[in-house]
This record gives sequence, C-alpha cells and structure tokens, in this order.
Amino acid sequence: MEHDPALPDLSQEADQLKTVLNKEGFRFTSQRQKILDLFQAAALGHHLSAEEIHQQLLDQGEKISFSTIYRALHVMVRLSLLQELELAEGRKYYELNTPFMDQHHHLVCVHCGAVKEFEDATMAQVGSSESAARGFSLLNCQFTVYGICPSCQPLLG
Amino acid sequence: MEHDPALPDLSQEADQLKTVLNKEGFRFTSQRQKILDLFQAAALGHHLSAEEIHQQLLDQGEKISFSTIYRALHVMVRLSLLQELELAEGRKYYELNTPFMDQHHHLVCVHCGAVKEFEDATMAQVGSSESAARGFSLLNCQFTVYGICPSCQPLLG
DNA sequence: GGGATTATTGAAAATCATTTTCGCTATTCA
DNA sequence: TGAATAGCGAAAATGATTTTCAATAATCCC
Repeated sequence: MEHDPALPDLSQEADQLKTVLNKEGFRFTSQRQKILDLFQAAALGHHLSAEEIHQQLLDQGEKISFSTIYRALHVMVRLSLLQELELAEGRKYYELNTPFMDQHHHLVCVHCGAVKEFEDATMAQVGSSESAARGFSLLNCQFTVYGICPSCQPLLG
Repeated sequence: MEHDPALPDLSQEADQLKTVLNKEGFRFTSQRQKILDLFQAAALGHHLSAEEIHQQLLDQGEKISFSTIYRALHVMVRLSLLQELELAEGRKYYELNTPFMDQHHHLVCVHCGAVKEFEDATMAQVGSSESAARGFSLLNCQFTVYGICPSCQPLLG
C-alpha cells in the first residue's frame, strides 16, 4: 500500500533487501527499507550521514530514531549494501556500495566541506597490488584528496 | 638535562619548534616539545592518537592533560608539522608531516586494526591532477586500503 | 493462519573522543 | 623586569555514536 505507481517497481527491490537481510539472520523492516531508499533515490555515489538521513526522513514525514538509523547502517555495511566513508569532520558518511572496479574517490574542501567525487582506475590497481604484496585480502580502497575549493580560495590568504 | 647524548642534537630541534611557533604568534612550551618529541622518536610515518600520546607521556613520568594534547596537535597541524589521519575506528591519528612527494599511505586490517604503510608516487600524481582539474588547491592526499591481514584471515570464514 | 521465538524499535541513559570554560601560570616582548 | 596575554590543567560541556530496556513486530514452525 505504500507503493507509488509513478516510481519504478520497488517491490522487487524490497524483496531484494528482504532476501539479503534474511539470508544472514537479520529481519526486514520498513525502517531499513526507507533508509536504503534514500540512498537509491540519490545520485549514485552520493553520501549521507546519520544526521542527514534522520532529517530527510523527518522531511518526508517519517519518524525514526537515531538508534535505528545507526543500527541499520551497520547492518547494511556488514551486508555490503553500503560503504562507510571517513571523510573528516568528525562524523561518518555512508553511500551505496558499488562494484569494486567502479569505486570513486573524494576531493574535499577543508574550508567549506564541499565534496567532489571522481573516478580513477589507478586506485584499484594500486590497492590490489599493495594488499596482495602484504597478503591482505582486499575489501575496499578510499582515496581522499584534501584541498581548498575554488570558491574558498579568495576567502583565504 | 633531558638531552640524551645518543640522539642527534635536540636543542637545535627545540629551537626550530620555538621559531616555527613564534613566527605565527604561538608560544613555545615544554608540553608541545614533548609531544613533538614523541613523533620524532618514533619511526617516520608512525601515527599516534591523543590517547596514545597521553599514555606514552604518562609512562615516561610526564603529567599532561588531554586538553593540552589536543590543543598542541591542532597547532602543529596548522603549522604543518603534523598531519591528521582519518584511518577509521572513530578517532584521529597524527603523524609527522612529510614532504608532499614522500607521502605514504595506509593498508588497514578491518579485523585487528593493524596498519601497514606503503608509498606510491602514483597517488600524488592522481591527487594533483584531480584537484587541478577542479580548481582545488591541493593540501594533501590520503589513500587508505581496507582488507583482512594474513593473521586474521584464518580466524574468519 | 496462529502463536512462540526473538530480532528490532524508540526513548533515554551511557560512552567516547574531542572541545570549551575558567582561574592561574608561564612565555614573549618592550 | 614587568605588562600583556597565550597556554596550562581540571572539570564541565558537546556531539556523534552506542547501549539498555521494555514494548513491538518479523520469521518460523505447526
């Protein structure tokens, strides 16, 4: 009854989430679906913090607690549905987990916090060769470049 | 009186710290020197958290407050003496800042937390070209590879 | 489908790392 | 040296995240 006919068929995606959750002994809940929906509605590679998720759900009239959000994020990271990002700023961000070779990386403005994504296959290559060289089994790579964005440069020295 | 003759002349380094601090209006204090000493005594590229700094100073009989440690770390990051790392684990790590082209990166075991450093000039190249392409002025790059280290692999599935 | 089992939820309290406040001390500079 | 003030330590405050606990709801089994 919550299915909006204007959107692509989500019941299939919902089933997918349920299947993935149940396979590992987790339960499907509407809260988890709503959180995942936010990521799927956003541009691929868009990252969200717990705070932003909470606010966006509030905005669309959904009441949800922070504990539920944090628990859902952890579960989805464990199931490889989401990826946790350490961008800086003292909080964590999450985004849809993409196939390894499609991973993108981040360019962060240390002044205003703006984040740009970019892709570069070199990272995956270096990541796999480095981890292989030390016997690590590779999970993922994050390349973060810190700088000052064009808008902030005039504001500083 | 704390000068160990087996080590290179530290009085010169102390003067250096004083000079760098005073140049920007900060004051030289013994606490700041002791914190910087910890980094200089460690292997280049070894990273420390505020907690570890506090513990190491306690171990060598120095009493220092966390507020002082955090303030000193911020000042030294601002002065480019140290670099702040976002490795994961919900806390920040710091290490001696090295010249840009010598930057090293990290391979982290998500199971036991072990961290290995590695160098790869490709990162700096990609970092500069990406930031240049978007008009960012580059400050630094962090490439972090997450995986499972050889010791932990047998312990998991 | 119905009921037992138990994962999940929300609210509030608890943690943990980090930051701030404030009165006192110590560094810098004239 | 002495005035001005940055920095110190201790304790309180903050902000993000985690945990606790009683109530709820998803899954499983019959």
